[in-house]
Amino acid sequence: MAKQNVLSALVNDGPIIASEHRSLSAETAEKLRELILLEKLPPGMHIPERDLAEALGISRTPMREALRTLAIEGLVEFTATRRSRVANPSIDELRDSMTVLATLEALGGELACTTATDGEITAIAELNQKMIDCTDSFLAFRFFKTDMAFHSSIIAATRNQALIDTHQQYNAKLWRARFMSSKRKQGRAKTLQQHQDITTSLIARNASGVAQAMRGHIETAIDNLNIKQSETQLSTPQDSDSK
Amino acid sequence: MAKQNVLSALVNDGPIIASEHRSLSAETAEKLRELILLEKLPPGMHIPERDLAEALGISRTPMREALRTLAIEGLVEFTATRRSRVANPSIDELRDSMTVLATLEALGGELACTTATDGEITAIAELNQKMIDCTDSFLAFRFFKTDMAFHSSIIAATRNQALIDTHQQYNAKLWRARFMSSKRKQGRAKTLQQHQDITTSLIARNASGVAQAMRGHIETAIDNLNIKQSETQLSTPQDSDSK
DNA sequence: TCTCCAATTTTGGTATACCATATTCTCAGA
DNA sequence: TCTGAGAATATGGTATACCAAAATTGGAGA
Repeated sequence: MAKQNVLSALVNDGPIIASEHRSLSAETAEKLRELILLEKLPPGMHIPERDLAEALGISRTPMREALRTLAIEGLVEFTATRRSRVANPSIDELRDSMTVLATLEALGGELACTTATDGEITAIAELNQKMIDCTDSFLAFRFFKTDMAFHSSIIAATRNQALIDTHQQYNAKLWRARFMSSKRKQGRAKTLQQHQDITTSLIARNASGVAQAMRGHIETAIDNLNIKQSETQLSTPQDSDSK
Repeated sequence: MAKQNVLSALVNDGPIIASEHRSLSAETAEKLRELILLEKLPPGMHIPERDLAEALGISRTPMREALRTLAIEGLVEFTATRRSRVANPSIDELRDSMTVLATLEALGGELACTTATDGEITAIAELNQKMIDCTDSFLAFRFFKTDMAFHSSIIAATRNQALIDTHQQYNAKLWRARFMSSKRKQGRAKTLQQHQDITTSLIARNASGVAQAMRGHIETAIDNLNIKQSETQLSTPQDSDSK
């Protein structure tokens, strides 16, 4: 069938296999996350669980569990009749999520000021430096990944597992949006300055300072998102299913 | 078998049936939430999916999906060998979650100041009044439910779906803990005063005021939790499985 | 040519069977 | 009586079959 060929072409790294510690459904969820974030499965695309499961070389059961996991994370959504599709959040929804993320990160920065070890703060400062170093370069993706690591490290330093989990969830949901925001080169200088502010406050263990800097930083990301949208009209067809 | 009898006795309201709009697994998740929150399924208890599914009159498939949903919500957790059990969070974990909840509610109050309609604020104020009215009464449960409605109404008024969803998740996870905290009658006066402060600031649409009042309110709940623990040593056996 | 209804196909929901591993039980040997 | 190995059992993971509902298609009638 044509559709199955299309799907197979997307995921030809061989079948998913369960590892020592992770079940097939967990592996599948991981794989789907990757496919969605890299837009191999574009926003709005229908996901027929039968076909995609076959393309990945597994049965429907673990595929269904993976889809359910991703649905809770917000990467997949269900239609009124329970058909699953890749989430295609509107700018408004992204803004809502980013608003929550900003609060979570501000809390993280605040808490980290008292919980982080000196070693952890040093490591965070090094990530900050690493970003400065690869600004000029054309390695946008590396720049972005370091950016993400910077933020996650701060959250991890809080040792608040609930915060870490929820933050991770929002990260997954907003990954694409933040990546697009990050591609706005004009914003880089500002980003770096804000990271510097965050780092400085963190080193000084100035809780309210970190929180405020963090909030401002994410708000800038929201602004970038808005600008990016008006610049290049985000290609967000309601249903990019290829029939 | 003995174990099945034990389980059957817990859930004898007849079998779960799928409603018009919700699948069996969704209904099952709802039922499990109820059983867990009412401690029919006590913290730490193992949940053999086969037996519990049979007790509820369904097959393992929807039961598994329901368990997975609850696991993400934090009401169920898995052992190293994937056996599911009712979550039995430590005080530290509860405190971590409450800390995040405090931030979410503070954000909610802040946002609601600009997004809430006058009607919504009136409704919230009425819930506040309703709590005052049933303080004296012995209806602790009703008092508590109104309390929860008060908080949820504020979050709902933000119209930030991400915030609403995440808040709902934390509510489910912390329901038991908040209920226990709420049973501390000595804290009621303080609770009511704080609710009054929140309501007043909300009516004045004083964002920072609401946020601050909300933060203080949840912090009090955390304190109550700590006190409650030292008063009556929380009965939290690691495994209350009845064999 | 358009509309609408019925047949067909697709799709998700659920039950069930089978398998591998984890857990528990039992009994021989010290 | 205690210990440990192996048998028996319990349990979760996966595949598959079947069903009902949704979506699609095709053709009859206007």
